Amino acid sequence: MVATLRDVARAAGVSPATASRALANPELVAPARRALVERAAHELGYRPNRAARELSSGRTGNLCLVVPDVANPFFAGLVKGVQARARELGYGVFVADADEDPHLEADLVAQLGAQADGTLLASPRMSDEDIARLSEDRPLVLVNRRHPGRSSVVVDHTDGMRQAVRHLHALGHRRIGFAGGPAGSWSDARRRDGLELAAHGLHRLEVVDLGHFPATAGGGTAAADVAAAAGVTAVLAHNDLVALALVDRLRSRGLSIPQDVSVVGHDDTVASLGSPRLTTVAVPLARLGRAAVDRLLDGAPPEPDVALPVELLVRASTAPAPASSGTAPRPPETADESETR
Amino acid sequence: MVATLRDVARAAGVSPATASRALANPELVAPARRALVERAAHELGYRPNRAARELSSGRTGNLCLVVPDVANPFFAGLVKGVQARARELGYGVFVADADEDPHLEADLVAQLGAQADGTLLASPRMSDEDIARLSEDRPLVLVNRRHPGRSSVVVDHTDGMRQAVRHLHALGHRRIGFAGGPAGSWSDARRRDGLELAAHGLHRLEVVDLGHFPATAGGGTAAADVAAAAGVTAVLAHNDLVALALVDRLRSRGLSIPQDVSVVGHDDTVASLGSPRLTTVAVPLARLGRAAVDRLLDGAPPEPDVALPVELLVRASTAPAPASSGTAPRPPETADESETR
DNA sequence: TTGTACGCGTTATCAG
DNA sequence: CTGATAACGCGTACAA
Repeated sequence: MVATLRDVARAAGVSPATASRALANPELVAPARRALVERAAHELGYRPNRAARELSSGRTGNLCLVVPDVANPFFAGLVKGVQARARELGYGVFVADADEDPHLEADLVAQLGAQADGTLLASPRMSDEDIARLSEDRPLVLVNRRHPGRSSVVVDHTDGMRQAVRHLHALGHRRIGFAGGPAGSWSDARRRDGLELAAHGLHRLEVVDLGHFPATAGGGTAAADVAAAAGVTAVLAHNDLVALALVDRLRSRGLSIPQDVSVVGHDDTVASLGSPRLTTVAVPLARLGRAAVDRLLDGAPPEPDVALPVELLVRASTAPAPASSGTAPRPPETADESETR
Repeated sequence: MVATLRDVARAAGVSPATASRALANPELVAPARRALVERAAHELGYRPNRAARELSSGRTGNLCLVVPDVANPFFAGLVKGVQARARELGYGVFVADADEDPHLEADLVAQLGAQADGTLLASPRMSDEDIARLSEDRPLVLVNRRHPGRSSVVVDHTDGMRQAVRHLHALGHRRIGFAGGPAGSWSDARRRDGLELAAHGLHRLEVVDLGHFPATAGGGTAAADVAAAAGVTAVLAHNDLVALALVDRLRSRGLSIPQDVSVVGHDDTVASLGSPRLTTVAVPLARLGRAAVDRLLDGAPPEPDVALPVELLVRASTAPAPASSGTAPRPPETADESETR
């Protein structure tokens, strides 16, 4: 049998209450007795019983993280960050994989969330209405999506698109394709906003919407064919997986990357795995996860949201636009901030 | 305030004890009263309090899964399988990332394991002694590694190597390099066993040990240089990440894949992301995770272990051996089973 | 500053 | 088959 608080108290010659206080609020106990208790606890290998503590205090010491797909490197990276920060703070983490089913996500938040002090929800596609319907009795933080009245930690997608578009524009590209993510994806909508904004300020730049695609290799293959038909000289992909598949398909159609077409990935998850290495909009996944935990536990009001910066990593998959397709590269209209920084 | 069991009992006009039984062991309660209780519970939106249940019964309804790195696609796939099966069975899952630190792994097993009904440990590199030291007071199942006296769910690495080697031998390769995983990795040792066994039965086949490498892209780059120096016509890599980086490095040194060198990956996690697509030894990760959960909960004795089959997936990264480097391809000495099946 | 005593919500034991 | 009742281990008013 494991040692209980009563055992510690007995061994230290104090009451259970004092033992409890000595361990939880040391400043409330006389130094002499406190030392006695600490020593007894250590010697008996005392481990507080979480269930009893929860029953009595209402706090569980656990967090819950719900993601659409843990095998997706984006969410895997997020899990890692959440984990790391939670451990530092002494929290355990329930991880729930909703298998890309928004309905299941809501269930998981309700079920596992009930066993945790707070919930982190990464759900790019759950509707605003469904999010509003989620229980409000425990803290909830949205990851990489915003919702009125809810706390969230997001990434600056608008700026990411700005950086990417500027980079391509500086390389002489004037007709850029956007291979969007799934319809309904929050970050996809933000990126389109950013695209419009960025294109606005740049000279003779046209951004072609190639459509919505699944955020998978299959989506990239499909997007590649649309991109080829659209005659763009560069493509912005929803994520690195899509970008990699896009490169592959474009190549098998006889196009060279980056000589004929430049490709930009997103997230920097698997951007270095293919060849050429992908230029990509790097998302600080670990920081995102850590920030989400801190946001969840600091109890701050929903506004303002935490927004993290992204960073364009320029690698081999982007190059000057082919001369045949337009004017030669020319100095960018604005100060050039497009290189890795 | 949420409804408690007493509330349900009161609403149904029965004692708390009967209410508890009606919900947990319906067969012990008269149908009429059972219906009454069920109705009351439903109407009040009753949700049992897990902490109270645990305190009283000792069961938590949770499992714990400890992995070295959730961002590694191998473990991410495992998490997904575990998750899926656990949910089907009504269990929550604590996921702990040990950040590749075997010492931390032991801590996590102790800490989070205490809050779960059982623990799944995927630790390729923890020493046998440290595993033996892990607490035995709760069920523990090892994933993808064996240990005397402990239950485990593993994959048939020996057969995987056999399939891969036969395939390469059938293609005419006679000098094959093995880019091993980290020293101390359990599966790496099993694969070396398998390699020796497989090579033994094949004509004029030489397997060259290229050494131990980190299971990362960096490891692949380093392995490529050793492979080039060793003059092999084919390389077996520890996993797909390593294989992809290996392909990349070999190429940048002027070698063509698969014309000059064939490369075989392992796991089938990111094998389809690069080009050429990797021939790889596919590991059924989701099944592995599901089997581990079942093994953990079925309470069977440690022996015999559950062993899952692997399958060689032949894709574009393997081709007949270059003629210059030896004899022309010849019919395999044994029945050819090397193709995808 | 310390100790006593109760309650958290559930399960399990034991009479009836 | 049902109902009291006693734990389960801890936190915390409240009293001392």
